[in-house]
Amino acid sequence: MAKLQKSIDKRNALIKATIELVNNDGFHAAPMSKIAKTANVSPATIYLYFDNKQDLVNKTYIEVKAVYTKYAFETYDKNMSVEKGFELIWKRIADFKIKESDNAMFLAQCDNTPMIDEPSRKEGIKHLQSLLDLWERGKKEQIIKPISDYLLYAYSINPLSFLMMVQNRDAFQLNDTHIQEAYQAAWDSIKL
Amino acid sequence: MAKLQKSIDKRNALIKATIELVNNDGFHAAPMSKIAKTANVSPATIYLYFDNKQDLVNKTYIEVKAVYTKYAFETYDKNMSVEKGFELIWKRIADFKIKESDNAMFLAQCDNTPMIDEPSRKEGIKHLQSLLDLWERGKKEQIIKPISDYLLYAYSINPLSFLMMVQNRDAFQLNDTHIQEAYQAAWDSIKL
DNA sequence: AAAAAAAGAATGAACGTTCATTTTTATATA
DNA sequence: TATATAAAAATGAACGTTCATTCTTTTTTT
Repeated sequence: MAKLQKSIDKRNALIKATIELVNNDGFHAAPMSKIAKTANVSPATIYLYFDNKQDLVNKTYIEVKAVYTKYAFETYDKNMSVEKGFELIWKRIADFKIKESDNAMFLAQCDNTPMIDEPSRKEGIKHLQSLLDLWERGKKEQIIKPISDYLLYAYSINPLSFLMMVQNRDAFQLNDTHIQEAYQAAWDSIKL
Repeated sequence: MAKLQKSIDKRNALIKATIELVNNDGFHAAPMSKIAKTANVSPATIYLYFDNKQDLVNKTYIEVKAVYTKYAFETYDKNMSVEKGFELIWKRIADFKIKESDNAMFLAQCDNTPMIDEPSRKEGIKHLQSLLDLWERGKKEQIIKPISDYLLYAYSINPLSFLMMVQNRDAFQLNDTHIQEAYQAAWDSIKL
């Protein structure tokens, strides 16, 4: 596959179509022909931009993950206090899951199925380094619990996935009070 | 599909094969022919027990969910204190995710993709009524926070999914200390 | 010997991917 | 600036394969 100068538009349309169709029907019901049609492109054109279906999905995943991370750390600054930094990042993540729910739903699906290959999965994790650094600092300053990063992640960040998923499937509507309560629960579970 | 008197064994083998293959490769890479072969059965035989592939997956989901719920509430008794009841249920769920990790992984995949149809999903949720009842009681007795059940679930039960998923993919090995820390974080996040 | 259960082979549809061709764009020449 | 030409980008149709499902026959059970 050669470098293409033109039509980043088409590539974007393909990524967008992939997210949309995988969200609606799942990987197994998102055929290349349908992805092409949704992106207003010939099936053959997909192969000018991606090696094959697996490659398309991998690259979509990595790209969405990058958008997610950028969004999450947008308002964060390394000089902030640990508590303030955590609050900002947490609330940005919540924001992302509400406002960019298509992207968030796609990530949730990728993170819970064998649909993405291991190298791409590893690539996607890298972006969270800033959060790990923050926790490291928090542990040093004895502000957050001296426990594994997995536990910290599980109890402070991951519940958001479930919360937002529920929002999409049920009548439960999230409002500012819910968000504040959820943030409080998150902080409570990791602070010393 | 008629009622079959015989060979519950074959049905079980099919359910087991479905779980195994979906776990390894995902729904999209678990063809009926492969499921049949894994279960040591002819492809045609599947259709004596299930209407079609969707039906097979739906019923597998409902069955695994039932096993999960039975396991979770095995040691629970309605006359226990709210705190003790919660601890028992929580630890049984953790136990299930460690000891029956195949079942747990399958459920995680089903709960995060459009692979299961909505009626079956609804069916699967019903089983958690006992937990909702416990929380109801906890709120009345002013022992746990007066917040939405979704939030309670997200912060106390759901993080376990992530934790166990990590265990399967990384070097991170769960031990009793982790479990105790995690339980404490769970209880901290919901108790008043 | 009849009925139920299971099997393997067969079927049409749908899939990912490639091929042969056309359309568009960029470059060179006058 | 206008025209010719080469390269790049994009296409629709076609390919071989694999899929879910069904059909016909065989085996097992009653």
